[in-house]
Amino acid sequence: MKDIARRAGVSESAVSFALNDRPGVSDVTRDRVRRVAEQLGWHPSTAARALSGEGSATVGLVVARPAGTLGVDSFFLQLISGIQEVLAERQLGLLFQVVEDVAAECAVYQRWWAEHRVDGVLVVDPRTADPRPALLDDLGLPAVVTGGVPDPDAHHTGLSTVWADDAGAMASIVDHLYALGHRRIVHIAGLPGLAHTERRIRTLRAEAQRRDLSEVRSVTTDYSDAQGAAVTRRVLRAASPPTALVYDNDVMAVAGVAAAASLGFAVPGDVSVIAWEDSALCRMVHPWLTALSRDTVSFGRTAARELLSLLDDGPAATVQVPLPTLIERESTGRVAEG
Amino acid sequence: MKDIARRAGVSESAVSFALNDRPGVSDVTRDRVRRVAEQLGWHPSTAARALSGEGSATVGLVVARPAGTLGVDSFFLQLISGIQEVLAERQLGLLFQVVEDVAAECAVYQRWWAEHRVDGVLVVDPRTADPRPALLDDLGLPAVVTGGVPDPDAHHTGLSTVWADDAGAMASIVDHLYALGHRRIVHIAGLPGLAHTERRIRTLRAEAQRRDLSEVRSVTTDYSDAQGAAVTRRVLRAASPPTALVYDNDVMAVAGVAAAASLGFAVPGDVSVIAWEDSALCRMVHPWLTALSRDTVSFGRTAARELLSLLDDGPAATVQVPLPTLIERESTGRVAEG
DNA sequence: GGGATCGACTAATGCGCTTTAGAGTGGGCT
DNA sequence: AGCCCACTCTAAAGCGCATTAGTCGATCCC
Repeated sequence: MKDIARRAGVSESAVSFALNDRPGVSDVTRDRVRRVAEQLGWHPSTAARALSGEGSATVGLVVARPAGTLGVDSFFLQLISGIQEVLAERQLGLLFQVVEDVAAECAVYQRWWAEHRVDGVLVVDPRTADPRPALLDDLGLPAVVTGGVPDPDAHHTGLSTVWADDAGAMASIVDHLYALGHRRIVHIAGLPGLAHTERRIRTLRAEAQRRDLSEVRSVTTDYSDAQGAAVTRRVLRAASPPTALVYDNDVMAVAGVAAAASLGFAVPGDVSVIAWEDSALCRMVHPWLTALSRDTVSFGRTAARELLSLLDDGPAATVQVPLPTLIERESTGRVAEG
Repeated sequence: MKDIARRAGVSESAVSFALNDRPGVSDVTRDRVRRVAEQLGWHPSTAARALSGEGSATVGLVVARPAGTLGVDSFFLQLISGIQEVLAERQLGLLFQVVEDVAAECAVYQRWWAEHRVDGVLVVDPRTADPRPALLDDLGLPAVVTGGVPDPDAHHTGLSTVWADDAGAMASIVDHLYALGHRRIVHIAGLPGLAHTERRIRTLRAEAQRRDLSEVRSVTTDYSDAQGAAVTRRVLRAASPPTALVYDNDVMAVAGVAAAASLGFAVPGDVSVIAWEDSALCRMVHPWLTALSRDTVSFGRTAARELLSLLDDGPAATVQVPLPTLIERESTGRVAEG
């Protein structure tokens, strides 16, 4: 910057004003400074900038999932793609970290904030009895919680929430299956303790009660194909096996179909299958899977936008993304007679 | 830090010495300062630290792949997991960015380095005629190229390379298939222009020539299930279809099996299938896929270690990771008679 | 006992930028 | 003419840390 000042024949402050679109410098000088800067290939040192109070120009994302369960589904990379797209517009960086558990995640937030490493964070996988919102609120670290259900009780000011209507989606699935004649449904859910898992389970139970269905239940898993297959085998071997299976992700659904086939169950002849989360996977198996499709990339974009708004001292908001739609393919059908 | 100095009754410099394990302060004082620091929950501001010449304590990773092709396979998240594991030991951050193409990637490197945002970068997906090594070398930005083949010609000092022996792996695949009687092989490769894609193709050709096999060839794709399926259909419909298919990733292999089945080809009865890259996917379809398994997480760890060593002013190295092993499952078999 | 030496510590400077206070200049107004 | 203001620019301070030079007192050795 000193170089620029010298070459443009002005003071350093003038350069700063010119480059940051601040008043206090004439247009001709501004242009001249800009040209020199470009010519020199100058970029502001984020370190220096951060030091003088401007923020670090990066946002953080930490995901706490056991090592194995991360790579399985494509959810995260898509989410990140969406986030990036928005952050890139402002040249914000994304600091990424994967940790073992929520405690470690909290530690990372504290450290990052203390180190002035990030200006805000995106929180994923909200949980029941989640310590993170309170922590972030205490720290005063701007954050948007994505994928959660808005917590009506403790409203943490300063936290935005982006959420999908899992309850509505589950209701639409039950509607669909009920209309096809299904009365015995098993929901192979994801990780227990995750807010959306619990919400889906609760909604399923409520919908079942409303229709007086007694043989409807949820089983939690770790999202892995192994558990998806294992649970499928177990429930299909029962005395009165379900006629429909709802899987909380695509990977388990695919594994489940394979497991069902190995037990001699035809899909959708003997048992219907729905995957919560659509992806290429769902069209790579036979039969093609009926799936709940949501736009994860756009989800990431929305979350990032909310965070940006928060960083601009915008108000904390609670925004809901569109209801996912059920794509009917070949894995669901009318329940067999008798 | 001022607070610490005051509370510990020493000067700021003493605090700095104490906290950074530098000489010039007695053990008792060091302990006292440390206790106070901990008590105050102090963490050094990375900004300030970076500003005074210490580096930014973060490494960068940018991947340039068209939006869609990212989330498909689990490769990247596994790689990142491995990288993180090593970086976490030193509390280094990972700055992550996805861009459209290599040009944009280069721009990001320039910017990051100019902004002092990163101390080094990990480069993935090396290409033929790759502009990145030269650029990084020019900039003086420490980097390790992962997944490439060491370039014998232009040896860029300062760049480390971590590579897998794709040639050896391809040779072992051909060995295996040849022993089973296969003479007509099609290799459904990945993105053209990627160094390892080209290397696999060249090796396949060489191996074929060595055995005097004329009906062996490669077809490049974008790694997507769609193209995997399309190419599979095309080659199987030919007059004298191949008896073995080698796919450059798991996703295409699975899609290919489905495509083959839809054309009435039994696997492995009519055509054998090998997936380059093992994952849960390979055990989710029937028949289970024979696959080339490598430890991607460990690959990431190795790459990160090399970068760390580079940041410690270690020598640039070229390290090779273990040869991937062929896991024989159900999708390969002896070629049918006549 | 006095100078040399060493250990423990402090003062002061600089990293690259933003920002506040202030200096200088010209033009419009009465 | 005199005054005030708007405008363009400069000087200087400060962000939080690392580091270099320097201070002070104690120990050591001839």
